[in-house]
Amino acid sequence: MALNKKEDFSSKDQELASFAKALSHPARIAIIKLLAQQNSCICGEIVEVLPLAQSTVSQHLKELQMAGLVKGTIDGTKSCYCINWENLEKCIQEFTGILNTLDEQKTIACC
Amino acid sequence: MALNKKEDFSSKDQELASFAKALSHPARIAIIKLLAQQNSCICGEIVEVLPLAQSTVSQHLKELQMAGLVKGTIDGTKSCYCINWENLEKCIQEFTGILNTLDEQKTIACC
DNA sequence: TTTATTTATCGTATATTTACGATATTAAAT
DNA sequence: ATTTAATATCGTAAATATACGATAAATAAA
Repeated sequence: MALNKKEDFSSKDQELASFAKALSHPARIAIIKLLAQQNSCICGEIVEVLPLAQSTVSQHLKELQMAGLVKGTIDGTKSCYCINWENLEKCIQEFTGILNTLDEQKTIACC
Repeated sequence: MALNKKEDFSSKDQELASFAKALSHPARIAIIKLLAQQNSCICGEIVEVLPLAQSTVSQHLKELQMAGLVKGTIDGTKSCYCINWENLEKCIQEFTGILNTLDEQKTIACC
């Protein structure tokens, strides 16, 4: 069991779910906020701030990167992560888009 | 291992992550869309539309309900699920809020 | 060249999620 | 009273996610 049925849904729904999934852990929310608030890229500083081991933070960063919400560049021994604004904006638009259009139909709800 | 570290993050971040998690599966995105688009509450019709077994759909509905995005009422042998607009709006606001304020800081990104 | 620093990856343990069939429950229909 | 219908829950299997320590890899500093 536990067959992968996700591909049976529309690619739009899959994409939305995938963005949501990237944001579905408080550590990743915190990382996104940190990267955006900082005036410069952050690397090992994230590890200092978060209550997680270095390897775990690295894992979360990789997930954000694979979801396309963050991009990383190597700078000497250090790694520099930044928000991928192009994709984050797409994410924002898709979410606000779907949620707002749903919100317009609010009056019809029955219970 | 696999200790639960989620509680070490701010309650705001936890709440956001929890909303995101509820939307992190395409089946639940599809259910939310269905419930909003339909002029009346849907119950077993969701099962007809989704490529999943009845028990699996029921499980997803329960998750949406526990996340507060959906509410259900019993109507005879049938169950009626509706969007919980109060909470969905809160969810919308939190997401657009955080994402838009992040977006305002876009110019400072370095890579 | 050796050592220290930084980060990614590997291996691994545990927890959670996803999915289904089978069954229980409840109300309607016969 | 029995049967049918609709849905929730239970049990369970498999997949994923979460977390860490240990280690590898690559550059910088000594």
